Amino acid sequence: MKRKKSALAVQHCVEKGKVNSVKGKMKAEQFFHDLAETFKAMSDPTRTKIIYALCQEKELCVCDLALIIGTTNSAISHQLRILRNMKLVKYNKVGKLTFYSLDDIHINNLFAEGFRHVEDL
Amino acid sequence: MKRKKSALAVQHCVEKGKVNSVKGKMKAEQFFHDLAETFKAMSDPTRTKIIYALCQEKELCVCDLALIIGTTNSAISHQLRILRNMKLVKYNKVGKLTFYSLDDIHINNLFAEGFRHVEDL
DNA sequence: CGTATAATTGAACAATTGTTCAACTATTCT
DNA sequence: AGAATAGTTGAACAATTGTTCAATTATACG
Repeated sequence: MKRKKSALAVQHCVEKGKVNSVKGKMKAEQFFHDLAETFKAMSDPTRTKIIYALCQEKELCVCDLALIIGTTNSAISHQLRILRNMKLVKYNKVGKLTFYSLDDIHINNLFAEGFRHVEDL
Repeated sequence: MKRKKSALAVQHCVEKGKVNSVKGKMKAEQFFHDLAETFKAMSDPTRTKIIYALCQEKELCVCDLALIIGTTNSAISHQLRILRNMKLVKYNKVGKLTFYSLDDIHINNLFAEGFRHVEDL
């Protein structure tokens, strides 16, 4: 009896050794999720402008950031929340003002590496 | 004659000196756009898995990447195009196989900085 | 107290994103 | 040539995103 060819596409492996080796080194789903979220926090032009501005001046309040970047306080505030959530910026309240700054030196390094990549085109 | 209060919200400036100084240092719109695009290329879990895998093994073909990550060739191929477009990976065709690798050492550094940030929680 | 300013927040909207599916090209092998 | 495999691509879809607008909270000041 002739066997019909399989309807399902079979996934072949080209280099079993490499595949198993790398598979064994893979991290948990959560790790890749968090890593992606960290980069995602820097993946919007308004947010790269905020981070760049905070590289120039250690501390800036929301309304000055809005003036520098040329948008509304609301838009800046929404974006700052995303940066806060991913621990890229921290803030310091003084009266009715909220001063934002980069969370730590790692953020400068991370941003600087991206900066270099873009400058190399 | 009494003047009605302005209907438009006026944007005030808290620290004029800082604002003007940073404004003068701002780069062109294109720069922030490209920077955001670079980080955006790393802002998806499937793509962070691809980059991580290529940090472990210098060269991997599409179907092995699919096996390691546990998804389809198509999904991987779509994501590799995004990484290619942002010059994060390069490829080398050998027969019917396409081997992908990280574009240069800068990409490892950029990824490693993000890695460190996530490990610090 | 009443007004002004700073900042945050939620809803709404268009725009963008990632995967799946099917179709397609290209290469290898018999 | 015909079949199998590797990879790419376009359309479609749900899901997510960023801004605007209006409402709200909180602080400062006359």
